[in-house]
Amino acid sequence: MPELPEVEVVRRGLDAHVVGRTIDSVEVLHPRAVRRHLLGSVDLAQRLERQTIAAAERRGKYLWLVLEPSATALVVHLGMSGQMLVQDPAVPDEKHLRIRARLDSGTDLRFVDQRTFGGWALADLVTVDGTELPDSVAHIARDPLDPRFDPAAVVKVLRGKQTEIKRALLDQTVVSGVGNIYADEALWRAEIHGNRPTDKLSAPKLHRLLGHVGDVMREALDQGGTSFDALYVNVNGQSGYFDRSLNAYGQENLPCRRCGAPIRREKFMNRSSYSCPRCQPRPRLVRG
DNA sequence: TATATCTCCTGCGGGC
DNA sequence: TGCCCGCAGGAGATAT
Repeated sequence: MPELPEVEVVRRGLDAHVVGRTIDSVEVLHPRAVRRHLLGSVDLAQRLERQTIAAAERRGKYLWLVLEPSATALVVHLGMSGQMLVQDPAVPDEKHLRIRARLDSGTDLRFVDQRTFGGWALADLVTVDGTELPDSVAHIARDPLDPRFDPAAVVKVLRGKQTEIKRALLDQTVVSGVGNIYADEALWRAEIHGNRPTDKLSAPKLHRLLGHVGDVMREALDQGGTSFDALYVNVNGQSGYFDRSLNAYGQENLPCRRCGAPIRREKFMNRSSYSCPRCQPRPRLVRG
């Protein structure tokens, strides 16, 4: 499941393999993969042709290719299962190939997505808070790996919210790049239960939590991201290894590496949360 | 306005 | 063997 580290691995791959290349042609094989491009697949394909990829950028889980000469951006979201693959055209189509772009290098840039939660869309570039980014990404907060990430500002936002801390961590307008896996890992490191109300957590505690969020992402990035199955791969089709280092996520009934208590799994926001019952006690009063 | 819940989607595994 | 159901979860839409 691609979260920030996985998306950054993909961005680096694109930076190395497709920046500087020109798009010769585009074939959209599944309309849902371009549903965020409101003018449709024909428009997307036509506007991508003869555009040169000038840069590969990222904020949170969104990545985009800056296009010249149109000065627009091809925004890519991997969703749950999206892959950006640089392939030899002779390689048979993947089962879930959704979009194919033929580059002037003679290679394919393929978007493969089993669950079709991801997709491509074109967007205009705007400047927000001194950073140029696609207008469709303008509402996304800076992520912990952004050099201009401001933990104090995020702590202030968190303390002003009336919600639970895990819910807030997953809110991409507060802090971006965090998904279910790294939220659970950071909360485990900070010894905080995800149902704790944000406004009841002290500023130092929130600062430590944000530090753990950044740490866990950097460590995952060093190891090429997290992968539980074949759904996440980098542009060369290789998986990450960070899943071997997870302390909470997916560790149900395994002993906590800190205290030995069996890790519990709970339903939260229609998905699963993993935590240590001893290190991360539930709050006495849970909203709702 | 802020927060919570629903929905989209596909493949896999478990139960019957 | 085959069918049904639950699960995985990011983010926009919708409800409260």
